[in-house]
Amino acid sequence: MSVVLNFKSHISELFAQALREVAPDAAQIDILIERPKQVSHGDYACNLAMQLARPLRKSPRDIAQALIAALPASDVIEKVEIAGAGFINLFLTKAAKQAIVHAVLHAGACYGHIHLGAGRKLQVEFVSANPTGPLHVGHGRGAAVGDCLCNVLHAAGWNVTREFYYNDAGAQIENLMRSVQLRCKGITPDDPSWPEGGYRGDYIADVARAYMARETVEADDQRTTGKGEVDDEVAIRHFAVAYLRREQDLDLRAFNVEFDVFSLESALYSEGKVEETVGRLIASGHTYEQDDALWLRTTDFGDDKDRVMRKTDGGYTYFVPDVAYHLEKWRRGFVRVINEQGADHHSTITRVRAGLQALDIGIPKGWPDYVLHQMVTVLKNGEEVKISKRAGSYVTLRDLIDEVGCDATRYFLAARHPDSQLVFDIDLAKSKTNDNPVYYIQYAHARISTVLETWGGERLSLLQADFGLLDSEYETALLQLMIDYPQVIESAAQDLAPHLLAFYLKDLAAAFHSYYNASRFLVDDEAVKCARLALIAAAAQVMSNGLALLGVSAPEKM
RNA sequence: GUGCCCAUAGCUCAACCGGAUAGAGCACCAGCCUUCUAAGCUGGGGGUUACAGGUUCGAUUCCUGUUGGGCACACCA
Repeated sequence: MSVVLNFKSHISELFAQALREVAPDAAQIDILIERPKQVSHGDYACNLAMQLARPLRKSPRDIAQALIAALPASDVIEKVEIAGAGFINLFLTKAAKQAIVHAVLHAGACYGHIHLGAGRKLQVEFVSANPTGPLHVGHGRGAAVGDCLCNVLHAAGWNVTREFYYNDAGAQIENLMRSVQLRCKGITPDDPSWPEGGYRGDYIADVARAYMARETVEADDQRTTGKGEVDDEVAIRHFAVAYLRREQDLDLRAFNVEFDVFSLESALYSEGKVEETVGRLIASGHTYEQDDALWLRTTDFGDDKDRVMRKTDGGYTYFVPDVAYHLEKWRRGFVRVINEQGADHHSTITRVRAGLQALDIGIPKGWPDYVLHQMVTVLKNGEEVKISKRAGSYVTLRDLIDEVGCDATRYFLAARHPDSQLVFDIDLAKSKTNDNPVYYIQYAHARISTVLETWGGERLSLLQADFGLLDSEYETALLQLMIDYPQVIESAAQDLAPHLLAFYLKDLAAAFHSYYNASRFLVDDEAVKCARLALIAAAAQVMSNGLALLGVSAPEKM
């Protein structure tokens, strides 16, 4: 029999054919195939008949009859039923489901890779923290969500570039340099002369010490040696940026996140990109002069008021280099760009898009995409920890990794919808007990590893097992979940919602744990044993593939 | 005051672009280890999906308003 892997699209095509026959005029209607919540409603369901009821002016059940009669034959479908108000429920043959085991074992680490992106170039910009201090929990959420999103999009067939953009020249960097310089002179934040906005964290003293000691620091994108001269502001600025960038790189590495490209805001100025962008915006006719400033008519593109581009002092406002930066992204050939950032930056979306539209060079309206994550509140000892860079009191990403572990931290931060605010309870996550959902999934994987190790046979031989023996409700549930996996990747990629993967893996682990408790695998009957081992080996493969996308390890033992 | 996001079990969160009886975990109650890992499993109680309207065969989902929480509202970045 033919092997079908994507049942949803297969069934969708069958209905498309039936639709052309039953209602040729309505052929453009969207065919939605869904997984019913109840087992008795079949493996897949279609609501097409109900959608057609109005245009055809017939009862849904009559239309369902006609659709079923026109449905082309398929050897993966066992039976088709009409239910409820006019749902068409489809049941797959056992053989069609059982074939998934072979498919998973055969594809191995590639199972779940789909061709949605068709190799097109896509860029995800995330974290993008300015080098003025250590990464905090909010950056951690960005790192976890962004990196997982990259992994998912890669699995979905996109050619993904991970990019980190930072400002190495603005007012905050000046502030940073000043704070380090004062520390070099032995002045501390409790001194009355300490500037209002100066950075007060202890790490500033570390930077100063290293600079005075003429240490050499090497970040992923730069390398500098401290000069040890208190009055050389350029050297201090350089050193401080490199030092803090290196700290961030170390944190990110410990968090299992790596970037392909680092972009500097200063480069946009030094390479003339900002000037060029301004020139183009003026030429396109969407700007005007008023009150000695240059304005962009962003209201032409949905903004609620126009924005200043060039201030009266001649400097540009922050969104101008942002537009220049995105123009560069466009020129670099990214069909799709996704910016993952904190929700506190949401006001830039309209301005950047408006600027790109104003350039009038054919950039699509909704380009680039944004994923904004809401704030993270940290709870420690039952109390909220206030985050303040200036005061130097906040929970760093490093603190979390050290206390909670990389796996759990990544899971916690990525397993929620980015749109909802997140409470990170350190004490809860720190307690190495069963409260931590990531252990639940890892435990399932470790259990399977142990069983396979105890068996000790050649795993490749499992490909020859008789999958027809996989018949129990537990086995069927596992089969169906493994069939769903590629669809989860597709949804997560399309909705830019990596948390779906985390929830899926919990379901998969739950199905396995139930199975584990209900039946034994290492039984005397050789055929049954091989079939069951093949099934759980496939389940472990899917868990391992999914955990890898989350950036979480899949341990053999726990 | 204006704009964006959110509101689902006591707590932390799901719900496949409008579907069938709204689901998990934690906590609570009752069971399951001489067997491949009990970091597990099985069963139970717990809901007017913030509130009020509207759209239709059908709404947690879409629209309007109200309430409550978060964020952003400079010629700061």
